[in-house]
Amino acid sequence: MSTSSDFLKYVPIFSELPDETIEAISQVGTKKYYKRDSIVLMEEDAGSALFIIVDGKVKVSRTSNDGREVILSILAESDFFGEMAILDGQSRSATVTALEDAELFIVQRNQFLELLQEHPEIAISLLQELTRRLRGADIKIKSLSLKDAEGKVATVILQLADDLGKIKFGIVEIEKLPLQQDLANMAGTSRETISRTLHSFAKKGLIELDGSKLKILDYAKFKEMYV
Amino acid sequence: MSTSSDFLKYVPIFSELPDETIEAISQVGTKKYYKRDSIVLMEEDAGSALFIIVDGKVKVSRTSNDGREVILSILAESDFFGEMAILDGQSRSATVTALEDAELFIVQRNQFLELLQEHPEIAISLLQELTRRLRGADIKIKSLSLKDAEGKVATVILQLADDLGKIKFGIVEIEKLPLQQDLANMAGTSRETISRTLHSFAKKGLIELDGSKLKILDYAKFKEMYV
DNA sequence: TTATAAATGTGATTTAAATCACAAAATATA
DNA sequence: TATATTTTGTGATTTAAATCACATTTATAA
Repeated sequence: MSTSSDFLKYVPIFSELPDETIEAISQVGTKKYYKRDSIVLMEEDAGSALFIIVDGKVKVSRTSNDGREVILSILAESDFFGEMAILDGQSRSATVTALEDAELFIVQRNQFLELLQEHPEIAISLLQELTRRLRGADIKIKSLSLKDAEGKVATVILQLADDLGKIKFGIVEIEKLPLQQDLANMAGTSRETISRTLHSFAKKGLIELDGSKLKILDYAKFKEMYV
Repeated sequence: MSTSSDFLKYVPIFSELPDETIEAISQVGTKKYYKRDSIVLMEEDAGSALFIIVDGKVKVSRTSNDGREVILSILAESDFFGEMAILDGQSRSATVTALEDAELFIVQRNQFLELLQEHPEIAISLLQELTRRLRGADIKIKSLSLKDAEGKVATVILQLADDLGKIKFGIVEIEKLPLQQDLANMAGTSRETISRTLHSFAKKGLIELDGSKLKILDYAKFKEMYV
């Protein structure tokens, strides 16, 4: 039987739970809709809740005083965010913006902490997910510290491929590549460098560009080259 | 009464546990000594265990093909590492090296997982610690992406102050500042830039340098300026 | 202590990538 | 469909910081 709480089964930290618990969780949270470009939560915000993406994409970013932005990650269906403020009680450190119209499922802090108490297995998968994110962050730090512009762009493409890419006949395809300015804000380079580098990759036969579609023609090779 | 397992009380993820449990943990692990510059664990290593620093300092780093290094963090007494490979089963992604002669307490993977099962509160404080590290990583990514060399050096000094600094009369003091080359590998800049920038900070009256001692004369102001 | 090696300070030069500037293309909107 | 707006492509110029080069200082070992 399929119910409206099905989306929770695909959330890694909940997927191991029995159906009744999933159903129970679906009762303690609420759905909310966000229009493209609207801000889901702001740096420095006090409140805290866990947000699960039912549909749509969001970007998690930090902004400098002079308005320049780093995009820390792009999250999609069945990803979650907001757990950091819940877990350590610190105020939010990043801003989350809807990249397209999005539907989010929101569980308030206390409810989530209760869940964590009653189902220690949630804590374990949460630990796994945070570990995954920490590994990703370490890779990013290495890329930003040691690589030239080309390498940084490659790192971002690989990150997007892992997070949003779909594999078709061995070719990894990113359906809706973010705008060049957003790619620049992910890579820590300029918009112009993104443009030039993507075309250079295409000329070398590493990727194929078609509008906002990007195909990595040989994922293993590409990874090997730029890891 | 003071016992030889006292050091475990100061490890954040164990500090809440009853004395008997702490004593029990001290039985399941072993102490091991590492000489300065010796490698505690290597990128790509298979095995996994949790390492707790009883005494000494280590650096956690990643290295590029051409031998250049990023230092992800410097850890000291009562810090721990090695949890990532335990939690997600992936192979190690970083190398850990002793910066000075060090004494480590080692708990094997299975033992640690058992502890986690029996004491869910360990999982909670582990979640808090990973969150703290993730916040730190995000700050680093922002710094590397958006700041100029001066800002990057400031970020590293602030990170060191938080991790190893001691407050004396409102002045934050870093006793043994890492070598300039290590600072460079932490900041993602060159050794020469570290030298020039530190002297520039000193000239501006922001810090005081005395051998390998560094004092941040007005921590709040310094943070404000470079956050 | 003296010799040797490692680490630091600081100018001069080079270089990768940012910025500037604007045309062309693609998307959104009237 | 036409018009406005956003996004992209690409040369030319500037610039911040890396690299080079070497003297000086500090630490380590003989």
